Parts: sequence; C-alpha cells; structure tokens
Amino acid sequence: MIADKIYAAFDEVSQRNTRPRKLIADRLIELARSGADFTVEDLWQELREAEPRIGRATVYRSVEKLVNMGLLARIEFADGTHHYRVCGGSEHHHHLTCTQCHCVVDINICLPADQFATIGNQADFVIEGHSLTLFGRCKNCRR
Amino acid sequence: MIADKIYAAFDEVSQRNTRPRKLIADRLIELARSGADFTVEDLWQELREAEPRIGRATVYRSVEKLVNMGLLARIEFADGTHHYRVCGGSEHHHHLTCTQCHCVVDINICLPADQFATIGNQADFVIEGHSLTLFGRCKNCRR
DNA sequence: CACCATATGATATACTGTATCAATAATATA
DNA sequence: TATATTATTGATACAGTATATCATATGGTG
Repeated sequence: MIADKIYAAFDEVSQRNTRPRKLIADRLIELARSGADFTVEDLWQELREAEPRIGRATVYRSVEKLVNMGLLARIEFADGTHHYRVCGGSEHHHHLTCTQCHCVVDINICLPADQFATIGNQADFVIEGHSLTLFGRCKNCRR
Repeated sequence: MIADKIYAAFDEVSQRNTRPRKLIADRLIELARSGADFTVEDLWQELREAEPRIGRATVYRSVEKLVNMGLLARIEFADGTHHYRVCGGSEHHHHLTCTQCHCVVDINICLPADQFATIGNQADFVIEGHSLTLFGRCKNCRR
C-alpha cells in the first residue's frame, strides 16, 4: 500500500509526527490514487486550503525528502518546468509527457541492465541512476 | 562542419547578421571543438570579456533558438541545474553526467525505434522526442 | 545616405527553490 | 499532568535562473 510507504518514509527520515507532515502525506495519498502529477507550488496551494498556516519551506522540504527516498518521481518537461508524481509504489518505469497539456503516462520501457554496465565500464563511471522521458502529444491535444 | 551548421541556424531563424550573434557563434564553435559544456551564464560572462556591452537577454535568446533547432543539447543534472553542449554536429546520442564534478560524456546507447512506436500506439501519443540521461560518478570523483 | 524594422541591451520582473532563525509544538521525562 | 528539550516549523529574506518590456541602436535595403 502506497499510504504505508509514505508514512513509513516520513517515519524514517524524521523523529516527530507533525501535523504538517500528516497533511502532506494524506494529500499525497490522494494524489497517488488519482495518479495526478503536481508541482510543489500546486501542492502548497492545495494544502493551504486545509491549513492556511502551512509554510512553503515545509512543503519543499518534505517533497525533497520523498524524492530522495524514491517515493516521488521528479518529471522534467521539455520546457524546463518540473512536476512530481507519486511513483514509489510501482516498479521501475519511466514517463511519457504531453508537451501541450502536461499530462503524464507511465511507460514500461527501459534499457537492458547490461547496457548500463557496458557504458559504465567504457566511460569509467559508476552509474548511479538514469532518467528517461519521452515527450509527444496526447490524443486530446492533437485535436 | 559544425561551424557552418551554427551559422546556418542563425541565418534560418533571423534576418540580420549582427555582431552579438557572430560573437556567440564563434564562441560556440570553440566550445564545439573542445566538447565543453556550459551554462548560459558561463557563456555570457565569457562573451562579455570580448564585448562588455553584450546583453544577457541576447545570449539567452540565442541559446534558446539553437536548442529549438537541435544544435545545442540541454543537459539536466540530477540537482536541477542545467548545462548546454554543442551536439548538433554529431549523430543521435545521449549523455552521462557526473553528479559531483558535473562533467559530461557522450554515450551511444538508446532504445530501439520500434519500442518508441509501440509505446506511442499503446498510449495514443505522437512521440516527438525523448531524453535519456545517465548519472553517476566519474573516475576522478570517486577518489 | 537615409529609412525602417529587427535585434539589442538595460532594467524590471517573475519564478523556483534555499537559507536563516525565532517561535512552535511533539515527545520524553518526572 | 506539568515541564523540559529540541526537532520541526513558518515567516522572511535571499539567491539563481530565466523572461518581459521597451526605448535605442544598428544591419540591410533602396
């Protein structure tokens, strides 16, 4: 369950179970269900409706932590903006984004693991990760 | 020759052959030779040494145009910063970046074309492009 | 050389994210 | 339950990157 993972992630990176974090976790659980993507600013605005006193920095801090833990994926759009999406529950995948409406679809292609190893050897790098994003136009946006 | 491509690109997107553009083109040709990557701010500072009056906006405008024309590649680092690199002369490739020193290496792996087609059909997207970046630590940065 | 529109450069502004730090509130302890 | 401790918060300031505005400069044309 994604909800448990989110709560567990907060437990792991922090000592105290605070109200702002509960609000953030709960909102992220909703977002995980709907599969929607969001910007940190979006998330902050939504949270303020429930709790006007919640701080921007708090939201940024939490998102950063969850990205580092692999629960949220940062998705770069072709125009440089970036959105987030709850992805920690699913297995390894990448994203296809619409350059027009910014919708996001999960895709299940990736390079075979041995290719990463080969490249790592050739370049004398230790490969730590990768990002693959396809972009195009979705059904609705091509009229 | 990359130099011709850069001049041609400026010709195509503009009507006038101005001094700032000549400076930018010439600097980019040098950068293409050395294979170095750069930020727009880097580029601006370098250009100011030759021509202190050159404007920041001009440099940004030119870089944006060349990115759109595919002559410059925008490289996103894991930490969110981004650099540019003259890549229009080479064939299709991607990048491997060091998370520590921010050096960049070209890599020649990619997904097979039919995979893109399949994904496009499945999701009902017209795929327009993709970005693949590996990140890791280079030889020097792992001690 | 004079005209005119493109392109420029100075500046202001927007946007995104981080740093600082006093105040708050979650936990531990008595 | 009251109190102490300190992680966490929120307000604010700040930094960095990029874009918008617009008067001015300048390349190209006749």
